[in-house]
Amino acid sequence: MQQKIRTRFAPSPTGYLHVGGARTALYSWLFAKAKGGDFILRVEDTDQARSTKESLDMVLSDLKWLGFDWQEGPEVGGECGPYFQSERKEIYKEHADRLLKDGKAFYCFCTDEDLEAKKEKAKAEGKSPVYDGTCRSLSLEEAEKKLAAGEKGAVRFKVPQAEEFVHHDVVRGEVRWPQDMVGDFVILRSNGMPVYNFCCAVDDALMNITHVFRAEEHLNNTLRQIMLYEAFNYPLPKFGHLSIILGEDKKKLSKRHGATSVNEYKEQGFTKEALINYLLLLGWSSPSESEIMEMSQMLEEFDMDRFKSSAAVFDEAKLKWMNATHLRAFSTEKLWALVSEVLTKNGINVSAESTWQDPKWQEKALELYKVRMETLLDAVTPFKYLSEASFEVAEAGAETMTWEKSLEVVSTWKALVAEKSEEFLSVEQFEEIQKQVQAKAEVKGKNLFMPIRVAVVGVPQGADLKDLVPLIPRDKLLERAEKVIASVK
RNA sequence: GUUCCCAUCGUCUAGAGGCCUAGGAUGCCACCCUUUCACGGUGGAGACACGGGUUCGACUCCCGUUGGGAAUGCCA
Repeated sequence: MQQKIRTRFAPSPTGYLHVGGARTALYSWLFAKAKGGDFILRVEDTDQARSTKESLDMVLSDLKWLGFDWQEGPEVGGECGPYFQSERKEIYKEHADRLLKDGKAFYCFCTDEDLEAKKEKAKAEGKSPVYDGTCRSLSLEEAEKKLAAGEKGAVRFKVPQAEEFVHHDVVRGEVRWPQDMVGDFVILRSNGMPVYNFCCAVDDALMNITHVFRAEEHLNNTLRQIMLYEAFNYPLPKFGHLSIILGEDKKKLSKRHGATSVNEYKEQGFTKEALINYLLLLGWSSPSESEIMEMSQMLEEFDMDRFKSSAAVFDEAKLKWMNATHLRAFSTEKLWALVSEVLTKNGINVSAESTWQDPKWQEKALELYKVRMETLLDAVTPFKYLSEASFEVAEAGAETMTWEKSLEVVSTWKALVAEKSEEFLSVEQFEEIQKQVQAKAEVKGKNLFMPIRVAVVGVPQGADLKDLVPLIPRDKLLERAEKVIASVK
């Protein structure tokens, strides 16, 4: 009987969930789901200064939006709780005491200044700047005496002697470290708070995690954590260290690269299907070389092999393409749900008596979303691209068109619209007007079409004008045309 | 400084010694389609970082160089 697979994602609630974290969560969640295991969520909030409730809520809601449900963790509980590290202090204390008692850890009373000076010296001599073992031989009794006298001491782990440490990584294969790479490291701060490496190892062991997927920057930490597992005699999980995600400039993705959080992409109208699909393939490849993948296929194909060990650049252009491709494959119901959400968020009423609730308009909205979501909003929200618009009129027919001619088209269009009396133009009326403009101004094709388009939507892109014009009140059309004329002058 | 990780088109990647004149996708360019497109079609430019080995044969294995990244915290 094979052991049940348990993976985890352990965010620290110090900000939004960024795409790198989302990818780690995706791999962990997907692996558990694909293998019939459990996905556990643990909150690493030992840094009280930086952890906030707001951040936690953001991270949780992003995870939910992506569809990564956890079987144990915040909100759902579980047998291995608590799932907040801030609530597990007793457990860490008890573990530290055990090491202390077994002589596998010791109290250290060195000051920051001493440590700093020694580090500088070692660096200057070209040695690895590791802890030199000053307090290593201090007995537990002596240490306790100092403590009783009011001295503050941190607890350090006594790094065992070995020639070298070997680790088999799921992503990287065999990794070897020389034994002097790490010195006796702190597991409990002098204020009693445990540090990351200690909590992480203890928690993963106690929560029976079988597979740990995390970012590459933790690779060196793994050595420390493995030593802790061995000191406690806990079975070792498999570790997989995922490559870093980089920005366009090949530097680690950060805020200065623009959008990096899941929430920002969500707000911009990206679907979770596209985001997941894109992230999946940023560091992992499908055995069938598939590109656009549905969740069912991901579940079927995902495994621990096929991870890419080199860093990957996050390419928004490809994400956009994926988004468009997924959108086109959406069912009508799914698209409408998406559109109503966007409309509601932009203050447009989608209640029962609303125009948009009319099946006919629903259909229109879907078409429009398919084409370009921004334009859908343009049709009902303030006209925003005006200054650029006048520029585009000239650009549209740059080679054969003059400003004057474009202006003539718009003026003619406006005059003809003004002749109508209905509140909204019909598709037929629109087509008739268009023909008349063509005849009067003696232009056709793009030279005819672009100026009218700009007069209607303000930008040279968007949904079919036949769909848009009937949505816009006639006086609004006149007003817009007038604005374009004014801006060109 | 020291240690570790990484290296195929601009980008994401396929590639487990001969299947490679290196495949796909995206992006870019051209033409076609279309009275706009985050639509469709056809075609094009575009990569094994460098130098040594090993081998009959290397994108694939080994070593080195260069370049990038990470760690070296009483941050996570």
